[in-house]
This record gives sequence, structure tokens and C-alpha cells, in this order.
Amino acid sequence: MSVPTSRVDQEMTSAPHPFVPAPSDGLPDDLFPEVTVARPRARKSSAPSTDKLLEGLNPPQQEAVLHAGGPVLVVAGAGSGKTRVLTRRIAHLVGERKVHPGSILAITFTNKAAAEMRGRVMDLVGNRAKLMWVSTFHSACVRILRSEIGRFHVSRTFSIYDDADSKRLMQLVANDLELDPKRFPVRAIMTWVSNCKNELVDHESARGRAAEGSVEASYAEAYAEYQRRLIAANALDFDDLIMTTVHLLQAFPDLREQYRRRFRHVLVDEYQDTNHAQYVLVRELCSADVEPGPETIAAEPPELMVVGDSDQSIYAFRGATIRNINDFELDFPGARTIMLEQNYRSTQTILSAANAVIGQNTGRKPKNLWSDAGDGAMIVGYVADTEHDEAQFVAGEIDRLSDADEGRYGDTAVFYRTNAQSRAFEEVFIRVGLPYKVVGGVRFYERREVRDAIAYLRAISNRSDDVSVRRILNVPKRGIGDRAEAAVADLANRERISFGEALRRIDDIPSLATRSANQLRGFVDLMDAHEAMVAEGAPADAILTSVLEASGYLAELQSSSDPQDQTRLENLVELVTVAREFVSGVAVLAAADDDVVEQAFDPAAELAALTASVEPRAGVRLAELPPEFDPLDPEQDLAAGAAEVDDSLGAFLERVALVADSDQIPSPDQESAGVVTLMTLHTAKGLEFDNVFLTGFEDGVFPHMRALNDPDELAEERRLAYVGITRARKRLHVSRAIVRAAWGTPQHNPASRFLTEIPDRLVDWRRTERAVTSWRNTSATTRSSQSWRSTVGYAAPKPKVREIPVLTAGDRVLHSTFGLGSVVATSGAGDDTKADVDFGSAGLKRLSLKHAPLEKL
DNA sequence: CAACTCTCCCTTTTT
DNA sequence: GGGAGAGTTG
Repeated sequence: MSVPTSRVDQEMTSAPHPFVPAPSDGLPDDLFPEVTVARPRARKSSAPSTDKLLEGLNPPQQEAVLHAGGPVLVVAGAGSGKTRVLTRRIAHLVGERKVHPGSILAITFTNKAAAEMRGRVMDLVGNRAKLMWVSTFHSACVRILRSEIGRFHVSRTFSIYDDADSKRLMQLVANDLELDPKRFPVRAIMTWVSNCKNELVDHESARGRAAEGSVEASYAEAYAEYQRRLIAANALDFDDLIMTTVHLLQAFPDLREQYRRRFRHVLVDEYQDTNHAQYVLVRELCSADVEPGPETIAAEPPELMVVGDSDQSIYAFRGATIRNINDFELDFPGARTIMLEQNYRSTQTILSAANAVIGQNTGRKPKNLWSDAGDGAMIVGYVADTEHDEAQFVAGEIDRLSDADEGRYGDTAVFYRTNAQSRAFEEVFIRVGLPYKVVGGVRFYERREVRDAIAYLRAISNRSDDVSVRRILNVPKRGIGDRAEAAVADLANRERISFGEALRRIDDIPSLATRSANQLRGFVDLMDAHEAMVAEGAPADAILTSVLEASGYLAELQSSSDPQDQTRLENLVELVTVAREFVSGVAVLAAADDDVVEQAFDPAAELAALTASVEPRAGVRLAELPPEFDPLDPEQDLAAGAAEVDDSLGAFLERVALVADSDQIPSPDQESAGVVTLMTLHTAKGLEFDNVFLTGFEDGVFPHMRALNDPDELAEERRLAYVGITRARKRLHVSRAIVRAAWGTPQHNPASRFLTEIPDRLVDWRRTERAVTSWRNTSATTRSSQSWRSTVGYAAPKPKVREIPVLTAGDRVLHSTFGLGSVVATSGAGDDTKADVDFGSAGLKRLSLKHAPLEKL
């Protein structure tokens, strides 16, 4: 699924969307034209020999690939080829050891990583690998929950609430409970609840634990009410996905035993970033000493392999605990540990820097990464005056490297600690015309119009989804105000029904104005009509376009004069395209599944091979296995897959909820290869680039201010630095700015302690603080505070004396209000010279060169 | 009921 | 600087 990550990357590829007209043209007849989706290439290779699978691997890697028997912990340093090991191992299992692909569960950190791993394995062993479960914890849990509908309070159509939805719901709860927003900010309640869920503490236990009248008691009360409404709305939040699945398996031992028997191999990547709930899930599936239910027949637990690096644990803030990887041998007795210390990614210089920094962390198991790639280039260091200066250095350096043929744009990445820091880079990169792509940041799915559209779909698919229904109740404006909404909410509360149901009973609300009641009826009719479309099997994209038009949402945007609304329209078109690709993609997959069964499967033989590999425990006979569930039957999986396909809308919504924009990181083989990648250090995990720029190395920025006086958080920041450094293959650049604008005001920051931890002999300093200091002494004191502010603040300084630019068609220009544009044509001469400039979404303008605030780029 | 202004955070990091 | 939510006015 192709999702733009930000407005910016659209601009960089080609400003206007091909389906969106220039503003002056009016709208096309068909705003959402058909798009054909390419069928994915078929993968039909035969299983490779073991020799082939081990090719190019060092002994410990080979050992990991071939390991058979008990649990394994692979401690893999950065760049030691752990993904490769996992991929080859799965191929080995399927190809050589004849393990049924459907009995493999591989957990990756992102959906993107899952897709890549799946693709690589399929390249190695062919289409039958399609039956593997390769996904994130969250996706795997959704899949399990969907299959086990009816066992728990989860219905067929449930909404998955992301952080924004959860926050909105908690806001409603806090309002209704009249919690003092000063003492109990919604944000704090959310964190508290999330921690509870990660620790598998449900709302009743949380209530029981909290002392009467304590602060915790209020939190627990909010938790309970929040949970009640989630359940009423048929919704699960992110943490619920894991917690509910764990509780499900614990509550139904027979069910757990079915999954334990089904999955013969469980592999977990990035194990250092698992939280407690995820750890328990793994334990329930794989531990040898889980109590089977009284009536249940126990099988040998699946073979478990986890891969991770405790030095790369950077998600403690969301509940990840290093304990899981450090105590693996305690949790899974008899576990074997394999160390991968040879690094295949970076030069020795880069590794030495990484080792020196991470070595400052106390209480870690020492590890020494080494490389035989040679020393390579020195690390380049730069101390900038301001963040703009820093960005300029980075842009210039990228350009220089590109000219010297030392790194294409696509092999180059710029990392920073917080998303807000991307701004300075974007400004400078646009100015110098350096193509780039921001990953993360303001995300596609967080845009207001996209969220509105998704809310429509969710409301249609699940009328009990109060948060979604209420979000779009009066969007676009249809005369349903706070009063009307409150009246309906009142009825819902009184009758203990959902807001959506209350809407159907507006006749029971006498206080409602006739006009409001009519509008509400119209809204219900709109929803009903589209619910009927779903029932008739209309695909997600058709429902989306239909509801956008019927609701008047499109019309409102189209008639608006706000230029932002044009962008919103483009984003909606993009969303429709995403939906359409999804629908076609699912159809293609379903068709491909037929091929799989026909060409690659001999179900009887597969089943026989597998049954042989499932060793029942002593005293239990295989014949006693419950007959109704055959975890090894591929047909059941295909049937489950078909069930997902038949509800196109639900499947689409599920996908939308679970993808992250980091899943859109450009792969080397994508066309975006010619573009510099900008992202946060967290997003950078698992990636590698020839040239890496680590920026903002200032105490207070990185390490972040809030980590400065907490040793644990500081250690995590240092691991983040370690992750950043080890992303670089050939050349590493580190930089900091003396002055950085934060909240619109300049801030003076000292050098990051991490910077001083890199041995000086490894760094070639292009510019040091000394140069900066002398500059500050000569000029800074003489400036007025206002001009100083404009130098460091966000307002770009404009030259005082402006020359009339000489422009020809094709030139790129910057306009102070319209932004970036390209010259289409020029006319006139001398002072009367005019230029027609295309400003993309801002439109085509004819400007007088003498007067217009234009700058040639 | 909607449009407008004002104030208050905001900036950690994300499945 | 800027977005979201609250508060105020038409």
C-alpha cells in the first residue's frame, strides 16, 4: 500500500497530483478515476539447498540458521546480519526441514519489515511461503482475535483506536467524570492506562489495587470508564490488541494449546523492544511449563528464536523492557545463546565511535563489534552557528559527496532527535533544490481530512464507534451543534446505549429543535444508505467516494477559497487511491492463493510430514487431539483469508489502523532512491545508509532535555546515539548548532555529551566552536535583538537590496507568499518584464519582476 | 449555531 | 511559530 508520508514528499516528486486539476481549471468530471494496479510478480523458485542457504554466512550465523531443538537467543550487534539470519532460517525450515509454512510465526517490528522478510523468503522458497504468519505483534493479535470471535467481547467488526481516537475518548471520559484537568491531564491518564495494559493489569484489578481516595483511584476510575466505553464502541486500542489476546489465551487453555500446536516455530525480531504483555504472549505460546487445561492435550512447545541487541533498546518510553532479553535464559531454561559480533555494515572508524559511546553506559553486557571492512573515512564534525547554518552545511556536504561520486542522494540520510527539527532542513533543501523525503512527522493518516474520511468509514462499518460517529456528526457543517449532540449523548447515557443507537431514537428527545432533529435524521439516512452498500458487498473505495460526495464533504472543499483545502482535496484523492490499491491488491492476493494451492501444495503430504514433527508429550496420544480444529490444515487458513476479503471495508480499516508511516521508508529498489531521506533516530532503526548525518548533537536536544537528570533515560538516549551511529556504512557526519530556535525563541545549547564521547582521533572537525565564538564576539553584540532574532528564528532573512532577477523558462524561484515555483514563460522587457510562474498548489501567477518578492534559486 | 479571537500548550521518540 | 481547544461575539 502506497501512502505519502507528508505533504513535502508529494511536492518533491511533482507538485500537483495528476488527478487534481490546477485550481483555475475547475474540477474534472471524475475526481476519482480508475487506477490499474500492477499484479505482484510471481515467485516460483524451488527450495534452495542447505549449502546455498549458508553461503556467505559466518559460523555463528550458520549455527543460528541450522539450530534445532530448544529456545535460542541470538544476540546480534548492529549490522551483524540478523535479518539475513532470520530469513535464511525460515527458508531452511520450509525448504530443508519440510516445516509447513503455515506453522511459522515470525514477528517483526514494523509492517514494512514483515513485508520485506516475507518477500525474501518467498524469493528463496517460492509461493507456498505465503502461508507463513509474518507480521508485527499487533497484526498477529488482530488476526487471532478475528479468528476467535465469540469467545470474547470482540465482535466481527471492531474498530481499532489509535492514539488520537483513544485520547478523544479519554477526553470525553475525563469531562464526564469531572476530573480536574490540572491534576489529571488526559495525556497523563493515557500514559497511566497504557502502562497498566502493558503490564496486563485490567481495569478491575487496577481499581482493586488503588487505595481509596488516592491519585491512583482517580486514574483507575478513568481507566474503568474508558474501558467500558471502548467495549461499548466495539473498539480496541493499541494496547488492548496485545492485552486482550494474552487474556484470551490465558482464559481458554484449550485455545492456547491449539495455537501452541499450530505454531511449530516462533521467531521474534527486535526482542529488546518487547514490552511485558508481548513477552507474556511469547511465553504463553512457547514456554515449556505452561499449564495445559484439565481437558487439554499438551504438545511440545514451538521452537522459539529471538533476535535482539540490548544496546539498541530505544522504546522503554512505551513500555519496552530490556529485562526480556537479558533474562531470556531464565525465562526459557535450556536456552542457547549465539553471539553475532562481526559487523558487515560499517567501517572500523564508525564502529569504534559507536563502541566508545555505548561503552559509557553502565550495567550492560560488554560486546565488541568489529569489522574487516577497513578504517574508511574519518568522521566529519561541524559546529554551526544556528540550525539553518547546520542545514546548509549538511546540504553542501551532500552535494559535494554527490559530485565526488561518493554517495547518491538515495544512499544518504539525515537523522535528528525530534520531528520538529526537520523544518530547518526542509527549508534549506527546498531553497537549494536538493530532493528529499521526510519520513514520519506530520503523517498522512493524522491529517484532518483523512481522519474525517476514515471516521466516516468507521462509523459506517461500526455504528457503535462513538468517537468516529461524533467526529463526523457535523462535518461538514450540517447544522448539528453542541446542543443537539449533547441531547443525543444524554439519551445514550440514560439508556446505556451507544451514541449511534441513540441517533436512531431522536423522536424520544422532546427537547430537540425540529430543525436539529431533521438534520440528525438526514445524517442517519446517510449512514444507513452506506451501511446497505457495505452489506451488498461494495468495495471500500466505492463506499469512500460515495460517502465523500453524498455527505457534501467534497463539495465543501471544492467550493472553498482556502488554498489549504485544495491540498486536502489532493489528500482525499490519495486516500481513495490507497483504498483502491488495497481492494485490488486483496483481489490479486486471493487469486494468487489459488495458484499456491494448485502448484505448491500436496496437502496430504504436507500434513503427514507435519504431524510427524508434532511430538505429543508423554502419556498423551495424538489421536486425542480435538477433532474440530486442525491447526495444520492450510485450507482453514485460506478460508480465514477469504473471510477477511469478503468484508473489504473492515479489512481496509484494519490495515489503515495498523500501518505506520515508517512502513513507507523508501527501499533501495524503489524509484525514490534518488532522494535524501530525513527521519528521526527512532524511525532509523533497522535501516542503513552509505552516508549518515547525525544532527542536533546538543545537550537538551540530544540527549533530550527531559532525559538529562534521569540516568535511565540518559542511558536510553545514549543507545539512541548508538543506533544512529551504526546506521552509517561508509561516512558519518556529526553536527550541532550553538543557537537553535525553539518555540520561536533562540536557545543556546552546549555540546552534547555524546559528542565528546566519540574519540577525537576519529573526527575531522571542519568547524569548531572557536571559529563560532570569535564570530559571535565581533558581530552578535552589535546586532539589535530584532535582527538577531530574525537570523536564528524561523523567519527567513531577506536580502536588504534586491536586484531584479533575470529569469527564463524553467528557472526555479522562491516567492515570499506563494513559495516554491517554476517559471513557465516570460514576457515584456526592462522594468516591465513579467514572468508566468507555476506555484503548484498555489496556482499559476503572472508577476512583475520589478515588484514581486521573487528570488531566483 | 457558526465564525471569530484568544490562550495555552507544545517538542520526545511509535506499534 | 503554530495548532488545537476554549471562550466570545454576531
